[in-house]
Amino acid sequence: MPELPATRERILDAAEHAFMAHRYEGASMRQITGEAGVNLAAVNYHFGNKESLLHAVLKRRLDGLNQERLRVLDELEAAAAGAPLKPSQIVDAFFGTLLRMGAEPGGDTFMRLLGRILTEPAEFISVVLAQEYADVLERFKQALFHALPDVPREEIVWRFHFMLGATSYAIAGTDALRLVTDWQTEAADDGTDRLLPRLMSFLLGGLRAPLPEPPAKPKQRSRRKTP
Amino acid sequence: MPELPATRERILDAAEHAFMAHRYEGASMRQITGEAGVNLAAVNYHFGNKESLLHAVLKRRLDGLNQERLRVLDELEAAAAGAPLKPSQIVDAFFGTLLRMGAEPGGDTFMRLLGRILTEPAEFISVVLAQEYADVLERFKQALFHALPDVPREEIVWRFHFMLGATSYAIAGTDALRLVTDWQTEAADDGTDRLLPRLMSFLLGGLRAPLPEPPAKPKQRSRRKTP
DNA sequence: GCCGGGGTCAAACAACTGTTTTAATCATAC
DNA sequence: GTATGATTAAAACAGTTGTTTGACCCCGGC
Repeated sequence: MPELPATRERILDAAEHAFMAHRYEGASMRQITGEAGVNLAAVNYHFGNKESLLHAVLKRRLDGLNQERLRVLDELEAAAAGAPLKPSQIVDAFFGTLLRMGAEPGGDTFMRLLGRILTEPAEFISVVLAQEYADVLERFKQALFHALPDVPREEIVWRFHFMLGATSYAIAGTDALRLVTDWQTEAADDGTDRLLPRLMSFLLGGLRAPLPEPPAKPKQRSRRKTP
Repeated sequence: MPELPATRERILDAAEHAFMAHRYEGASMRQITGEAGVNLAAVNYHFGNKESLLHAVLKRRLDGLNQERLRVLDELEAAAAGAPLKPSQIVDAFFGTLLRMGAEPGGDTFMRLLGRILTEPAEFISVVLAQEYADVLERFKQALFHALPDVPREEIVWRFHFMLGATSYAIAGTDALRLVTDWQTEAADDGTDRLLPRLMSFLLGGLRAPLPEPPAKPKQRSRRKTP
C-alpha cells in the first residue's frame, strides 16, 4: 500500500480533540485545521463537510469499541452455555469495555467526547449513533432480559438508560462537575483505574435495586403527596 | 408597582425554550427575540449580553428550586431532632424536589435545559452554577455523610456525582436517547410521574450499593489483564 | 519531453453571529 | 403645553461561520 495520507489522520485527531473541548457547534473548522497543521479546505476535500467529519471521528472509535463489546459478550455467552449470565458480567462487558478503552493512549479524549456528544440536540448525531449502536444495544438488552427474568423489561430499559447517563457524566463531566462538587482536595487525579470499580458498583446497585412500588394503584398506601 | 414589563419575561421564556432546544451556542439572539416577538436589541438592553441572559434564565428557576430544597431538608432535619436522616429522604429532598418541579407548568423545558447545560464546556456556566449550587450541595453532602457514617466520604461524593449524571440524562435525554434505545413501543409518553419512582429506586440502589473492593492492592487476586 | 490527477494552497464566497448605534416612540412629571 | 427618562425600532457594525473556487504543486505513466 502507498504511504497512508497523514493529513486525514491528523484531521481526525485534531477534530476529536476540538469536538471534545468545545463540542460540535463550538469547534470551528479553522480551529481544527489550525491544530492539525493542514489547510482549511483539506477537511472539506477529505470528508465533504463538518457533519461527515464528526461522523468519521465517531465511527473510527465506535466500530472497534462495539466489535469488542460484542466479542466479550459472545465469549461470555459461549462459556455460559445457555445459562443466563450474571448482571455484573453484562454490565462489565458493556460499560467496563468502554471505560477500559479510555485507558488506551488517546482513548480518554474520545471518551469525554462521547460523553458530551450524547446530549447534543443535533439530530444527525443521534441518527449516526442510533445506526452505530442499534445492534449492540439490542444484544445487551436481550442479555439483561435473560439475566433478570423477574424484572419487568420496561424497568430494565429504564435502568439501562440511567446507567448510560451515570456513565456519560462520569467520563464527560470530569472538569464540569469538579467545579460544582469542589472536590479539589479529594480524588482529583487518580485516573480511571479507580473510577471503574466505583462506577461499576454504583451501576450494579442501581440495576439490582428493589423495584419501585407500582405507581397507579394507590389502594395499598393512602399516602397523599402534599395536597 | 407599575405594570411589569412583559418583554423581559417573554425574552426569558423564549430564551429558556431556545437554550433547551439548541443549547447555548446553538441558540441565536435572532431566534430568541423572534420567538419572543420583541426587537433584536431588546435582550441587550434588558440583560446586557447573551451570557447574562443565560445567567438570568438559570437564576430565575434555580433560586426557587434551591430554596425549596433547603426548606425540605431543614424540615426533615428538624423532625429528626439530631438523628441521622434516611438516605432516601435526602435523595428525595434533592432529586425529588427537582423532578417535581418539572411537573409544574413550564417546568419541564427548564428541567431539560438544566440537564443539557450541565455538560456545557463554557466556563462561565460552570461558574454560575457553582455559585448557585455551592451552599445547597454542601448541605446535602453533609447530610449524606451523617446518614451513611460507615461509607467513606470520598465514595459518597462519587456516588452523588453518578446520581447527578443519571438524573440529568433521565430528564435531558428524553428524545436523544429515545432514538438510541428505540423504545417507541414501551414507556414513551407516561410523563414524569412514573419517572420519579423509577429513578429514585435506581439512585438509592446505587447509593447504597456494596462498596467496591479496595483497588490498589493486587496481592489478593493475581489476575493479569490480557498480557 | 508532456500529460493527468490526487493533493494542497491562499483567497474569496454568502450567510450568520453578538453587539452597538441612532432615531423614534412612549408614558409620565412638571 | 414641554421636558424627561425609559423603552422600542431599524439599521449598520465588525467579526466569524462553513463552504467553494481556481490556481498551484508534485509525482508516476507514457
